[in-house]
Amino acid sequence: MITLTGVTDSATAKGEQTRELILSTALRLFREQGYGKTTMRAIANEAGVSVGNAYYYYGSKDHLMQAYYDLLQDQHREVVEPILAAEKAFVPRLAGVLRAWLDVAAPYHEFAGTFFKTAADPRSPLSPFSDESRPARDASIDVFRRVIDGSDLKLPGDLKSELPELLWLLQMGVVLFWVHDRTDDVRRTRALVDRAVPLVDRLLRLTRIPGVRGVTNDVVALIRSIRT
Amino acid sequence: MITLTGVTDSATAKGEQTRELILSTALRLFREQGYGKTTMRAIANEAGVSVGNAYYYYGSKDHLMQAYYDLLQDQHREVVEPILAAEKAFVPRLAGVLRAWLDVAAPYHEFAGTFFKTAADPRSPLSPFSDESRPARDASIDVFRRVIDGSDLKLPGDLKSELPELLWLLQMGVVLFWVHDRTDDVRRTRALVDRAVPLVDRLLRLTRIPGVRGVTNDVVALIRSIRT
DNA sequence: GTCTATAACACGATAGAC
DNA sequence: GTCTATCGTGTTATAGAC
Repeated sequence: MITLTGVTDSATAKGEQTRELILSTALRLFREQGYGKTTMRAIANEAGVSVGNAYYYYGSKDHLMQAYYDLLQDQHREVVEPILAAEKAFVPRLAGVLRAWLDVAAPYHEFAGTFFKTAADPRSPLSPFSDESRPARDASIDVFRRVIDGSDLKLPGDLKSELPELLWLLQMGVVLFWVHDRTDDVRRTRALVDRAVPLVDRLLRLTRIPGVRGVTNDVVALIRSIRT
Repeated sequence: MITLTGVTDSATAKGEQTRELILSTALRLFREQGYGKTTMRAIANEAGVSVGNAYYYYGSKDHLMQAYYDLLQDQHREVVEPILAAEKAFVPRLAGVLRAWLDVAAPYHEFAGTFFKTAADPRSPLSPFSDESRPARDASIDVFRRVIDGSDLKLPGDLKSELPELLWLLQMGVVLFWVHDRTDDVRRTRALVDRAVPLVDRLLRLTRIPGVRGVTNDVVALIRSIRT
């Protein structure tokens, strides 16, 4: 790696390499034996580093989990690009994005419950609602903003501006379902996505009906006031 | 305690006493220092029993949490009785039941996040979605069935039969919000309940509109197929 | 700044004696 | 049913090497 000073920053490069080695080793062991049965000693051992070194790069075992989650999101954003480029209709765009997440996360389905466990603690920085995960959350919400903005969906402006966050919540629900899904290739979750997305589309189009509009406005107002 | 054999079952009685002593001590320490900082050693010590004895009654620290949750539900069902007896309209019935939960759970708000944490692990028997907690879940859902059945709410039968479970899910959402709520006396959560309940009522009444009915049926069908 | 080696600590959980 | 002793593991500490 070349820095601005013109000196090869091999130390940093090597550090980055070690960091990735530790993470990939941890993820492999998590996959093979589950999160609970993988010890920090085993991770360090398998990666050929000392326990102290593992802690030098990742403050705790949970941080390895968090790093995996960040990785997952990066991969999701990549995989989603061709879908958003190709599809124009709202339904296939949303369904494609949700299915893509299932594909990317598939290898880790077995132990993903553990992530959910640590993530559900509101005081944990790993919570999807925490300040610390705001960047990751915002990036994720942004994907849904693009799903909407690049689509044929016509909606009143105030609902449209809240929708990305609502779709992110929908995905959290899908993830919750996915975590509990023990069917082959998470067939039930895929069925849920396939059926729920057209329904969401129809529900959104319902907001054009005059009698529905009023309630919709109040729902949007409530959501707004909640977020503060 | 007198058993069917006519013999005083002092052993069992004493055991039950120990069990309750351990639980109440644990809950007190949880309240005073939080879940994380309360050790099993401290619980045993404070209760005047050995660590091994504590584990004899509660298989893990998480099980103490589960026992608390069961206690909470029992209390909730009690507190809710007068509300269901007095109110006939759907909105105050539902709002009353949700507010009552906030009141009952208030002393434990500080560490309740930890419950959510254990609850989110799908493989844990403590998950609210697990088979093991089905009795507790069913009892909880039943409260919402009574909220509906004793009210003036008029709904198509298939939606009405799914509604208790949906309202239970609504409460899970409220709990999620509550866990993250740091305002005094969880003011924001109370505001959420006060505003959301009338909205739920209005949304339910919307299902009478012809154009809405079709989508509603599909939503109900989807929920049905999910539960299997 | 990156890394090793090793020991020690705290705590959840368990084994086995009584 | 209850105890004491012990284990396994996340995490930290120390003391240094390159």
